[in-house]
Amino acid sequence: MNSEFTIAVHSLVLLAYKPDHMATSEEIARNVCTHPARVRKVMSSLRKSGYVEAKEGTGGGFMLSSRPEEVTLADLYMETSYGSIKPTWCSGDDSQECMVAGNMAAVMGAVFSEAEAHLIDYLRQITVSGMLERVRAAQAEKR
Amino acid sequence: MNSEFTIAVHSLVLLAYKPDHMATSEEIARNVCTHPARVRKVMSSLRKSGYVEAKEGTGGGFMLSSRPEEVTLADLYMETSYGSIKPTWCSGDDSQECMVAGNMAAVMGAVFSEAEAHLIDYLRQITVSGMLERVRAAQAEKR
DNA sequence: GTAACTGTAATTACTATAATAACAGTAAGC
DNA sequence: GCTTACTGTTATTATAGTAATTACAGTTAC
Repeated sequence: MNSEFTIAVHSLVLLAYKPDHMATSEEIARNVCTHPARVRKVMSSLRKSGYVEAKEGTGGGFMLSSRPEEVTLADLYMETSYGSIKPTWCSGDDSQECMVAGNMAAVMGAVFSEAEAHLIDYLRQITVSGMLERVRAAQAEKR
Repeated sequence: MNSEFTIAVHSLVLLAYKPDHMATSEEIARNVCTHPARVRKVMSSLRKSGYVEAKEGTGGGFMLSSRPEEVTLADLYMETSYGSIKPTWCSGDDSQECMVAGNMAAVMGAVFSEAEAHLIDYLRQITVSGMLERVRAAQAEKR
């Protein structure tokens, strides 16, 4: 799985955590431990689907434009990584006469597709604010 | 996800399909469309957990040593790809003072871990012989 | 008009994956 | 016992996917 999903989740949780719900790509990148350009790429995609707003120019940055209790990890997965649990490498060869070789790619494709549907169902149960609560709980555990 | 899982599934389905439940690594590799050495590596691992037997020397090869109705895709996933849905890249940094940065890696780790548990539950419902039936059904669809 | 931002594309570096080659070990059949 | 046909395993190389970096055009605040 592509790590843009992780970056999207982390970024939104950070925005939800900050009192003004706002941060620049540089600030987010430092928190996430990646490059600002990568954060802008991911956030730019989330902006197009309305989860955040971007403000250009001095004093600009990204801000939440959705309620953290309503955005689920399934939403973010769909946006950043849909289709990524299926490996690119594919078994079999449709041109072979053997029934197994000729149909395995399609059958495995269906298996991965249904597996992803289950994954999305699970991710739908977790919201951005839920993630923030988990972070708080993890922090409390540390003591 | 690593494609060794796909190779394992395809190989066992092929063995279940063949009347004598036996094939050499070269024969399997041709069917799966990969290199015989790769097949041997995957099968060698399945041998250690008892799903297949290997016979060295002339006339040798791999043969099923388990009942196709009893081996599930979860078994094969565990053997070949356990842990692979979590990306290697990891967000955050435990040494940062920010609560979000300091705990995100652990929280995301737990999310991926539970997601994998759900995936395994789903794969447990699908057996090798079930896969063979799906292949037959896909073949019938082609007409 | 300058400084501080985002948007986006292009390039480079790195890492994971898959293919290939090589050879030791083993069993069958002559 | 020698040859042939296999597996077992490791090392090397090629390819592809992922992430970092650079660069610069566009936008807004002051």
